[in-house]
Amino acid sequence: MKRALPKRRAVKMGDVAKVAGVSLMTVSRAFRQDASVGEKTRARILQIADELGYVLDTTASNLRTQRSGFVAVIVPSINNANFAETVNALSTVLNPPGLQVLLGYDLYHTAEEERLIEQLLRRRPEAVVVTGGRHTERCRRLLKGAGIPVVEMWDLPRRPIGHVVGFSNAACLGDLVDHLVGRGAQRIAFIGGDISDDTRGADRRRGFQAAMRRHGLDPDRLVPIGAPPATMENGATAMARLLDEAPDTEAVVGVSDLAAFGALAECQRRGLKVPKDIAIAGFGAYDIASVSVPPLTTIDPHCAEIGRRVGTLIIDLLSRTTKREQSVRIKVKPTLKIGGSTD
Amino acid sequence: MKRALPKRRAVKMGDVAKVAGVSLMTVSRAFRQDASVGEKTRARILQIADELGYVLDTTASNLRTQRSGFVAVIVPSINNANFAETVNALSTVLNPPGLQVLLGYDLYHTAEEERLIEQLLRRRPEAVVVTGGRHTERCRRLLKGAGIPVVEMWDLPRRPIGHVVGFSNAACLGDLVDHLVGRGAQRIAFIGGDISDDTRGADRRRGFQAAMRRHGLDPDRLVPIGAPPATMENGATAMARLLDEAPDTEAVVGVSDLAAFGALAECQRRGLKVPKDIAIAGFGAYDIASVSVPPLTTIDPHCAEIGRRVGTLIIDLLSRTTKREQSVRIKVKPTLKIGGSTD
DNA sequence: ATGAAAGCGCTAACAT
DNA sequence: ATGTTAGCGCTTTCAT
Repeated sequence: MKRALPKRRAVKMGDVAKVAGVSLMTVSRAFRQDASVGEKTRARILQIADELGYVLDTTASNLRTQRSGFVAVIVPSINNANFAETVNALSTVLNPPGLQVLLGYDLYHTAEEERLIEQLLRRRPEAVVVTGGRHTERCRRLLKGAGIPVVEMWDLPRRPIGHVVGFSNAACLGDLVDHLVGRGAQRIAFIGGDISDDTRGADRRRGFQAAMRRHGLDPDRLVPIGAPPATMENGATAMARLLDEAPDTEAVVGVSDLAAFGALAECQRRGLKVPKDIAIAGFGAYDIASVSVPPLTTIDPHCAEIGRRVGTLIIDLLSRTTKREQSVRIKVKPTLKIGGSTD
Repeated sequence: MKRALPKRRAVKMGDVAKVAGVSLMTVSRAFRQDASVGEKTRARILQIADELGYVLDTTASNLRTQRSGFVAVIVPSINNANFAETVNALSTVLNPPGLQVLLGYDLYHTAEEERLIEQLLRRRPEAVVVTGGRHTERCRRLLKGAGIPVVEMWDLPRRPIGHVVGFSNAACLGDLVDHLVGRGAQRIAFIGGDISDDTRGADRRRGFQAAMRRHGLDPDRLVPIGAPPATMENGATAMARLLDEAPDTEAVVGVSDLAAFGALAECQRRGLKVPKDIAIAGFGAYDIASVSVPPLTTIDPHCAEIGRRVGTLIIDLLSRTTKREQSVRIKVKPTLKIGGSTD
């Protein structure tokens, strides 16, 4: 887009200096809480700056100091309570030391992620956080070449780019299946995770199948729902199909609590009792899981803890003078939360 | 935080130029699709840049051109499907012309909003979008003095700072009350909106009371839930109290669908039939409203449309060479969506 | 179609 | 405690 040059902001640091009767450097120091400026001088300078409507221009200081104050964070979707919680916790850790999250979302497409990464790297973030372990080759190259800390979260990639804070999505499904089988279920279906671009969803489905095989049960009761994100509506539609086509199903696992709740709603609509007629479990410990009637059995991935761990890791990495030799790999342990929907 | 200077990124524009055997300016032009660079030269330059791992440094070009490419957007919470949808639509409009959303959230606190605004203005955004019409005086001053377009959305402030894209939260509640009264309800309660920092929630509550008075009904069946955001759990707790203390209640309106769904869940838990025993309505047209059993009557504020309107407005404002004289005030019309929960 | 020089608004480094 | 000088990596302007 062609855009007209904005009317130049009148006030800059030199103007404040002139009015305050000091040099530009003193103003600069006053703004950065530099100890070498007297308390009274600083107060007067900041006062004058405020009156003049001066706002520090970090676009210039970023260039000079070679520090943007940004941490680029890419999540699959901005409209997902799990990732929102992680990003929120991450911000909470990064903000006090002066780092700001620059958020991007790729709608579950690795090609879009690559585009986004390149765009964000142009802003010279001091670290990059990506969700998941699947990326285009060019994306990997860009990240490796950026010379800044890279953290992959919400997964445990086999071939990590840099650091990792995550858990095994597949293993969590094992816990769910074990729980359901322990409760006596045998004919268990899985809703979602059929699109390969949804790495975590596909991993969960794989984990489901592996666990079913381990128990000697049919691993192929799979109900596809198409492109991510898995919605409540997807879950309801899938459940309707499942009940029509495989009415002998004893338990259902949703790729997320949203799909699971949709399934629960469909059961209600048909007058089926959960868990008496059919048990339902989900993933993510979304609010809906604890409020629904009955509450949903789910896996709590500890979204906030992931965010906090990523944050402290980044702060640690950035405060070192010497680069760490080895990549950090932090495993976060998700928890099985048993609700009335399977009990 | 003290941070070590990052190892300077080796490759810069001059390096690419040297390898390509052209001047730095030619490289600069190649990256900006300047017509004066030959197609073959450009391709070769970009190829070399990619091989060298060069990524354009917009931190420098932003300073030189006095354009950041940022639009600062402040929402109350990052973990809210309504605002997420608005921001998503906004990004979709802003990205193609080369603008990037720089997102901040203030957790429903005007003091935090002020802090955030100042921080974001230091990055020299080309426009600012804030949610709601209530701000600290200093915040108003900062925004007015920034010399860039300011848009307040999701509300119709009486004393707007600049441009507005929104609707009357109070009026929407009137529509809901009219609907419930038309259906025969008289003893209607409102859940939430008791904290003044939650402007929109408080507006909705006010709108509820005004409508009840208009119908000659008791406007004071109000159930507080405390600090925003209103959650499903809040709604369930409030409903429990309401059913204990005012069992003659015929209908309930939640400050949002989340609270309304919590209320619905509490009814289910107690074996009450909705809407036979009690009718329930919400606000926001969240996914849960259409998937729950029964579906919730709600107000659809058209989140995506708000985002799109804000986006096109900003693009229009930024592409003008002469500043608009008058502020724009766009009203978006929310829609009543009638679901089984009141029918 | 390409290049040389100047400078965007700050801050690091080195004075005093 | 404060000031002076140089320069961060680009793009604008002007020249060829």
